[in-house]
Amino acid sequence: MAYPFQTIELKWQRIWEEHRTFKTPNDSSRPKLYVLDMFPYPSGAGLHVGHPEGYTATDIFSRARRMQGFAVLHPIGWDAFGLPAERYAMQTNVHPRVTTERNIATFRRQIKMLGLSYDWDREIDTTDPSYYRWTQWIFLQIYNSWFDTRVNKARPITRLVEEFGARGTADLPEAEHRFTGEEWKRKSRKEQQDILAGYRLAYIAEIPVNWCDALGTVLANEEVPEWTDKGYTVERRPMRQWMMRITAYADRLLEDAGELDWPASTLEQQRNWIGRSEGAEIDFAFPEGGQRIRVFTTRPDTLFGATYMVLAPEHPLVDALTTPDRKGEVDAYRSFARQKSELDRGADAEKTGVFTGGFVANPATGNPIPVWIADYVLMGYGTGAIMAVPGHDERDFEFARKFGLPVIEVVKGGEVSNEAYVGDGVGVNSANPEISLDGLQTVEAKAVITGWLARKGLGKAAVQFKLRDWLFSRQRYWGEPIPIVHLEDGTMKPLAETELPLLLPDLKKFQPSGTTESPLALAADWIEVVDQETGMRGRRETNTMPQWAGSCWYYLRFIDPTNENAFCDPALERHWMPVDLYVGGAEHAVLHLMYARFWHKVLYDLGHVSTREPFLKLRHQGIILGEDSRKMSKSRGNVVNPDDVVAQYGADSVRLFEMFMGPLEEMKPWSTRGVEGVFRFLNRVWRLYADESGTLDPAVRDVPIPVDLDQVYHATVKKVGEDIEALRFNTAIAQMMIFVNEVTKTDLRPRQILEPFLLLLAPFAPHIAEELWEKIGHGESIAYARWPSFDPAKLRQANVEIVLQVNGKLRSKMIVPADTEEKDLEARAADDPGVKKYLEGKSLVKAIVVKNRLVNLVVR
RNA sequence: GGGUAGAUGGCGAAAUUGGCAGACGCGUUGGACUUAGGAUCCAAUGGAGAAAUCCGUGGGGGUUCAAGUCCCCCUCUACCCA
Repeated sequence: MAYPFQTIELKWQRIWEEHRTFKTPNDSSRPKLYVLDMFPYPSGAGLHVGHPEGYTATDIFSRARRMQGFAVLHPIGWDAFGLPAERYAMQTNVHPRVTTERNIATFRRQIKMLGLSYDWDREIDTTDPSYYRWTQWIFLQIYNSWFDTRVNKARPITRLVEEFGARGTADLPEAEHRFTGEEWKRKSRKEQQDILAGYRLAYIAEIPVNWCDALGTVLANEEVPEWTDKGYTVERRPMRQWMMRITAYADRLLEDAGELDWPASTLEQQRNWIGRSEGAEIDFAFPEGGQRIRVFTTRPDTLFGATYMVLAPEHPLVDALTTPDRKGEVDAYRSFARQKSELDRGADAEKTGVFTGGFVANPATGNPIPVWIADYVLMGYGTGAIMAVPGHDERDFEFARKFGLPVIEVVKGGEVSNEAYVGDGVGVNSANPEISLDGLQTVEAKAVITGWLARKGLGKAAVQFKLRDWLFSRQRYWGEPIPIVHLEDGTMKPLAETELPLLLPDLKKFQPSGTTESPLALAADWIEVVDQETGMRGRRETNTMPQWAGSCWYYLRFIDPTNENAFCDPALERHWMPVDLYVGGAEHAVLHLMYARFWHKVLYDLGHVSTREPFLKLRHQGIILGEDSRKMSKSRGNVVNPDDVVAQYGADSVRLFEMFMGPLEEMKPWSTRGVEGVFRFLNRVWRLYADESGTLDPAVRDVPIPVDLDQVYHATVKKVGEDIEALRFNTAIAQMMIFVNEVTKTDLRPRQILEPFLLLLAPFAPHIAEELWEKIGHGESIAYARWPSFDPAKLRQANVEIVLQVNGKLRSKMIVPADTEEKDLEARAADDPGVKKYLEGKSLVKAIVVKNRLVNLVVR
């Protein structure tokens, strides 16, 4: 007979719920601990066995910490905006709200079924207006801020307006448009807004995006392959889009990563994503003068070898450069390039490009060099233009070869007639009447040429990031409306805080707008507004926010989920932040974690949060594969449904097995046999305490504990405690199994150790632990019972086994009292019959003795 | 192509950081109990060998009394980026 897990689990889940057992404590006398899971997107498919892995890990950690005296904040919620509900609405006309609520109900039921110790009073849903009101509020905070490079932080845009009014751009050396305070005041509202847009952290820009006409939306780069595989056409087209100036934070995102306890691979990925590189910006002038084209290069030392220039097909100066006879070809190439995704363009395919007919002057040599357009240069990268140095860049070399462009060697070290030499070396062929790089090492040459360019006003040292501003708008219905009104005079007006939340309108029919706008464009009543202040007519922004927005700050809302006056009370924020442990999938290593860090830093700069970083310690759970060791998928039919497993073996077994499979962060296959194994373990535990009728076995009472058993008990307390701390749940469970095996072997049931053993088990298998805890005579939940301590003295064994080696090979073993002295050990080893026969006729060269461990006799 | 993490029995995995390789679990085999066993309990279980013993942590070198662990080279796998 299996132990009655169904009854037990329902019973305790009900008790926890009724007693609000896991309500976050208010008292500040206990140390705080904020343990967070990446909240799920409640999909229609319900929970997947991959979800409980991370959730169980944080749950065990939280439960153990509560027992160890911490005040734990452990919440859960729903990241519920997203495309699937909207696509479903288009097919069925069922409102995404309805679908979302249904899916959330399923997820909630399944998560509760696993006995996870969340504080359900803090449940949040990103699609709830009382939540997205604050997402919109944060958007406005960002919109109304600019990044002041002088202090390296965000400041309110009103400060900038004041500064412009007083001094113009006098103190802003990097300003693109320069003006005095007086000139500023004379500018129209529209002119002023356009200038400010160049500073705001959220702004609209015309950028090339991946537009899918059939879907009626832009797609993120990483989403493109998914849809093109399904036969959709995605094209590059410039569109007006909301952007977030995350690039302003590139350096800080890089620097502050140093203080994070995160997986090295995740930090590395973020570093690569930011992609900081040092080099120079160099201006190449049109032959007639006037216009200049700016390039960025990490190899300014190769400037003398720049034999041609390549612009991205979308570069704004292409038209100005293109000669009439080349126009047809250039236009054709541009439309060809537009069909390719950015991913394809970056790929190592055959190089393509066309000559524009135009020339620019190489600033070092003064020689005119031809200007080409080619899709291997991306507009979003750097300046959208490169100086091509075929002698020392592989892609440029390939391109030059294909189109017969000249190759000049300017750095010694390779054979540039065969292939590009990209290494460092000594400069050659690099001199003009004013300057020479010949004979200089690369590092030195870079400095010299950069200095010369700067003096001549032709360039300057510059840092370039691969990171690009965040494309923030989506042409979707089911997302947070962007709280901005476009007025008839062409200016924009953000909603006032008091006007939030800006609710999504109800739509009669869910369908694409038929234009490049979101379905919101069809909500005529909602779109049209009249500005109270100016009387101007206006139109609401029809773009919505991306799914990332809601997850960028949810960890803050959990701290104070029902606050109607602030996104989070500042005192509570100071108390609970930062998140002490954050667990979630590695697939979010870059985007979610980078975006959330960015928003957090903006909020920090504006004084809304107290920590520089949101997530102190991060761990990823590994992917759970199907029983066939392949990725679980419906089409493979290897998906495991947690409902089925819980029904058959109970939640405690699911929890235990997910943790027992192997290290948390590793990828590992599901195994039904494995679940049975831990289920058997729980049954053995049950039988240790309960007799056939399910009542406490009378054998469980105070009896003398054999020394060996006591030693195992103390070792178990030690190991389980340490392993939970380090999130090594698999070995903690193994140790508990050892303990149970040892107790089972004897007929004794010493209450003095069986009782505290339940405390160790409780974080892992809380239902059975509660039930047995009650049987053993406790009226209170085990959830806050004190974590047991171990006695180091009892860990020591009286006798230890010593390994005896001769020349490093195991030859014998012996049992000696613990802490037998080295000399003694050596003597006894030499006397051991198993060792003796290997010593005969040999002379002892050396004896290695490790106390309590081994003796190795080296003989010859 | 670059980065990161890996590679240990039939399978999932352990190994106090240089000290008995394979803990714990699964599976398998044998036994006990049973009308029955897909329950439970006991025992065995890396490979070869009758045994002594030998071989064994992806492959090859090296350091060391001692290497899964440290160093060098190579192969393969997964994830991320191009």
